[in-house]
Amino acid sequence: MEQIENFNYEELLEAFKALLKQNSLKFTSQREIILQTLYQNPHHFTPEDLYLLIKENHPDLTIGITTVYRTLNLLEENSLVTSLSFGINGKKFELSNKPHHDHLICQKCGKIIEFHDPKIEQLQEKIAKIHDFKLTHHLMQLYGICKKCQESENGENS
Amino acid sequence: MEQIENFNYEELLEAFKALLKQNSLKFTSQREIILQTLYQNPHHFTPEDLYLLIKENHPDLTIGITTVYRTLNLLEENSLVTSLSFGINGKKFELSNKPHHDHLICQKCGKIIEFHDPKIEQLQEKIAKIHDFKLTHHLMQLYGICKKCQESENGENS
DNA sequence: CTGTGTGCAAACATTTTGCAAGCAG
DNA sequence: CTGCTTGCAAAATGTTTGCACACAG
Repeated sequence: MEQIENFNYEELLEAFKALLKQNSLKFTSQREIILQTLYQNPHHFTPEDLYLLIKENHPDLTIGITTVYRTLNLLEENSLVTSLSFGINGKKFELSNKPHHDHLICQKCGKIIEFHDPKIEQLQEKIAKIHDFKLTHHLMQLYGICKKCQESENGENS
Repeated sequence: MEQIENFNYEELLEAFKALLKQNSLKFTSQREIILQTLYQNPHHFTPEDLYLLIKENHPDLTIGITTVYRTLNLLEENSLVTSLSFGINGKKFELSNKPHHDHLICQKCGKIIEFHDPKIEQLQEKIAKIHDFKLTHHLMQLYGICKKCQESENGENS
């Protein structure tokens, strides 16, 4: 499994353009801004988050949420973004050009923390070996309540 | 895939009844059938899957999908079922009465091996602690190719 | 120029809510 | 009896599609 290394925006953009060319698709300003925005904000976005952020940062650009959906799907099909479904608040997207990591998710506020633990990965390999599996990838999501939400749980009484 | 069942239905049903009583809620046949169906079919259900299955197996019972949603939410809030989001479109639910385990999944033949590794769980707790999270549960799925499929990959040329 | 891309509105899909009647406790 | 529960219909969300015009290549 070849994990695309941390690239800079130029490289990412080139990859995107190459992808478009390969499929006889066109490079448009909407598509560029979507990619750029994903790059500049390394968070997890719902399509709507992304749409609103773009509208805010680029008041000049006309863009519809339809285009955001279509572009995210295009990017996902081509593995430039990854989508995760965290029970809370729908499906979220992030650029896949980051090094591998897993997620810690707050079930109350939806906050997401990324982490990476080489020891866990080692143990996963070991388990795979025991069962004679050749691992390709994995999915690990830890669900819980973040500090803030724990505090507000104690503090509030409705 | 062996199904681990160390709760029997009676216990589960009692837990459910206790829960209802505690909240001054009522024990209805719809709620019972939903729980029973989840118990008898240890798969992952979308609300609609479950609704259709119940309609099929209990043609006499009137039930609406609304009730399925409401009951699943009730069960989830009280940790009797867990919801997982696998890929596209759909939150899926399963009973949480199985002992905790994770999955090793063969991407070729679909074989699923359940495993449990206390060391990994420890490390997960540690990560949660670092980020001040109180863990509720987690999802870990390792994807790979099982021994048989690795062998047949070598042997066969389609 | 050609054919893809876009925004808009409408269509879909999924989940939640308001309501009047039904039933558990 | 009381008031929670139910199914239905309608509403609220979230996502996709049809279409005519815009524009990249």
